[in-house]
Amino acid sequence: MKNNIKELRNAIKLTQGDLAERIEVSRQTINAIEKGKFDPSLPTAFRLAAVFNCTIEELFIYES
Amino acid sequence: MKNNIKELRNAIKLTQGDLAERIEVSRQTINAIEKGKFDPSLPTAFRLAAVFNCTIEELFIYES
DNA sequence: TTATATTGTAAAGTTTGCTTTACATTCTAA
DNA sequence: TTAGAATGTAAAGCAAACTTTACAATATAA
Repeated sequence: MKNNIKELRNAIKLTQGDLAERIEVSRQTINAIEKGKFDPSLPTAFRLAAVFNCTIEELFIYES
Repeated sequence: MKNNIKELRNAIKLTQGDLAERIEVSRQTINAIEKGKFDPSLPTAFRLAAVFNCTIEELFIYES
């Protein structure tokens, strides 16, 4: 699953570390999600969408 | 995290087994999600929303 | 009432999301 | 150009999502 986190994060000038702190995950988790190494859990996806003030559907691109 | 799966599933007259087949998870997984035993993965949440023709935000109620 | 469908639940095992620690690489500003 | 900030990545370990098998409980229909 792809996502727009890196772009949106840069748009509001947050580092991976900042974002990690905000949603209470590790910096490595943010890095891994941005790089597509794994998908976030549903709660983590909700918190990410909240930071960027968008929907989960806007943030993640699901491909069956 | 709570959800409206059971209601929406009954509304379109699907059994837990039917729904499980449709999104390619086990029946026990559907049961566990409906009963709130655990949250689905993000891909599973996307597939569920697709079945009910709604958004993830409409299907799941996130409480911080 | 009885058969059958549906739902609930349990145990054991696999995979994946996430952590911590640690270090290497790439930016960016002085 | 060099220091420090930001990012990338790896390994070991834990917890949660999900599987299969199996059986018990509850609906529903004949």
